[in-house]
Amino acid sequence: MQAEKVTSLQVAERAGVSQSAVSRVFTPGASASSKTAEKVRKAAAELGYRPNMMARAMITGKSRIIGLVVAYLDNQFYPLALERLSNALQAKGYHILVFTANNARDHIEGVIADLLDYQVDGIITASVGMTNDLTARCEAAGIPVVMFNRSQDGASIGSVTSANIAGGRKVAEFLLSCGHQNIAHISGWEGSSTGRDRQKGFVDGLADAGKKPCSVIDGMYDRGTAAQATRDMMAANEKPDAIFVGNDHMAFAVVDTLRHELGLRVPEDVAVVGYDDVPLAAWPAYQLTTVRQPLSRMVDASIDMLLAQITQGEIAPSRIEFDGPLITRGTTREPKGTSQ
Amino acid sequence: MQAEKVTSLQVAERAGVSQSAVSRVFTPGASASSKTAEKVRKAAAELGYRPNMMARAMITGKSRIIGLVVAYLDNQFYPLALERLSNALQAKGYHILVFTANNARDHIEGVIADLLDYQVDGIITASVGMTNDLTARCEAAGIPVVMFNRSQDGASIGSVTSANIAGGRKVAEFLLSCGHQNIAHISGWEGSSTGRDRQKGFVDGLADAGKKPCSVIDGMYDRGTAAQATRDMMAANEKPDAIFVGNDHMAFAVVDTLRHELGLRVPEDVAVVGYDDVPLAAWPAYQLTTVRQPLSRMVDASIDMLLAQITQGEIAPSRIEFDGPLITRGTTREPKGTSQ
DNA sequence: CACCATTTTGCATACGTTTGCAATTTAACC
DNA sequence: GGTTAAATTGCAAACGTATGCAAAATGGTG
Repeated sequence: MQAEKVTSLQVAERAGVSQSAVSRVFTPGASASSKTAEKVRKAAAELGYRPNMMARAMITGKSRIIGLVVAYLDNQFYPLALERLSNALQAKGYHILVFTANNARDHIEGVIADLLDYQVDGIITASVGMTNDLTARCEAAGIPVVMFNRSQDGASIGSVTSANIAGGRKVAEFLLSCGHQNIAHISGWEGSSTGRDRQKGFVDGLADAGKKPCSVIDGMYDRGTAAQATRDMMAANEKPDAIFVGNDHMAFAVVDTLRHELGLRVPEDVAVVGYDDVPLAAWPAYQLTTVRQPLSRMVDASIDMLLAQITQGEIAPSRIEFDGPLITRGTTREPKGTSQ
Repeated sequence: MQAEKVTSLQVAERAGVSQSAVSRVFTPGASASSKTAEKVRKAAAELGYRPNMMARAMITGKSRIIGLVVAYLDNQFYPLALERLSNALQAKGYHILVFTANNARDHIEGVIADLLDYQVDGIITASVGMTNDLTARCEAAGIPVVMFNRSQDGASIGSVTSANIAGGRKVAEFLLSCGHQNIAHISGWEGSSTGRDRQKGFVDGLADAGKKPCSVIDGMYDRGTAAQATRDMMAANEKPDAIFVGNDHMAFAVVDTLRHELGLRVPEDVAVVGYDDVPLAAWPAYQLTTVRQPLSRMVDASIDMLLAQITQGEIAPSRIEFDGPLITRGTTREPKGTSQ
């Protein structure tokens, strides 16, 4: 019942060695003879000793904790990223301290303060808009930051994304190849690089064919907003026969609204394309055509980048993009030329 | 660029007071005159000082970190719980350190070791089977544990669940009232209390009406397993006309399999009931009838229980259950008597 | 055995805080 | 103003570990 703190000192005297010896046995890079190492390990096992991370963190300045700042977890993409990140980091002896930050400005301030208090070795942000001053503060504190699935224009800050511009373009080309005439876009939040880039690639892709989207509405990465956008689009004079949606999470809402509220057929009346390829997109209920974001590779790259900054010091943080394929499923029609 | 560590000592000399004074200003319960408090705050603000959590943790023995052990995040219920837990704890000055533990035994061992290393103040487990020896070790280390959405028979360990037995019974009574004759059950993992309890309540409920389930298969909380169970059931001699599934996550797979693979109508051919009421259950694509688990109340209760143990010391950990209503939606028929 | 190079070990200090204790200041009251 | 009680302050000792330095032990070689 009582918390019996067993320290390196107790282990030391039981093993008949100095406290330093115990420390060295439990420190990877240190030197200790196999004899003492064995004695120490034995004593430690008997007493149930484990080195205290807090004390270790204080002296080394490294907590082996990574702060993960995340806004919402209702989009399936992020919990899966979190799970993968945690697993991979855990394997390397790091752990994730979670900071939830609904994007309100002053709230973020408090999160940053907490982040610094905990002496995290590095920060990964996901689904959250890092403002410039915020990244500046982390930089001033010497804490490496990697933005996951988001990037930032001016700042010299690491980021890992998929090739969003190319992805948006792919969608445009595909929908054109299916023969669609009125193509609309419900974009990801335009305050996010991801949302902007996908939109840019998409609009550019249409422009290359001399066309432009019949309508563009910011869906704010929100189901309700996307559903309302769908209603508005289908109530307008020029109704779309295809909609590219900024991510899968919203795309599901769009499909739901089209099918169950407006009584339209997908893809016969309106085709829908998402972005992310979360598992739900492959479920029979949706069979959503979407651009796949290579989650595993994005996670691995994020961790590599962050850990490189942490351990190898000041490496110029880079901006990594992974190409993602378009996965065609049931919410779009066959391309015209390809129908065998 | 350089990590400028600013300590309480530096603040002290800039403010012209002792280091202890600085500490007291930043320690909630301590006494300091308003004059010095102001001087200290001013100096601290100018230097950008924030107390070092690690050092504080070492001396107080409290890290203000809660370890969250979680197995999988693909069931939407858990990410949402995580988000809620994190928000609520953050508001109280705690943070969540994530430990992912795929249920392999030796893997769990390592997780426990890590958990102790980090000096977490308390542990919340979710979606993971805590074995008895494991809880024993945490108890021996004096770390309070609360099991979220799971409980344990013998152990004196806190747990927060919904009233699973009552919930299972509700489903039985409801399906009977709809006139179903062959009712099957794809259970939650029978290694989990949650899975067992829901099954027990369900079977008991049927028994009260002199009936028994035509088939029971362990779905292991896994989509694939649940889908296969569905196929097996519908290929048997005695086919069910209603299936109670151990949680929503599997229920979606069951509905998908029935509709899109077996070409059956839900609920006309087979009715389906889930458990949890995750947001997806309410989406038009599924409209799943399910038993709601009151997430907010479960989260609040878990935190209250854990924090009570942490701050007020050794309070006998209790077992809390919240009643959850049956939410009837489109995957079940109207009850017989009630059809107006 | 003597000599040197190398490895291992212990000592002592430092990391940045909290907190008991005693000294000091402030407040309060007659 | 003097006396006493209360609040504030500084000093110094922890908390549990890592690590530079010098001493000691080890090993190899002539």
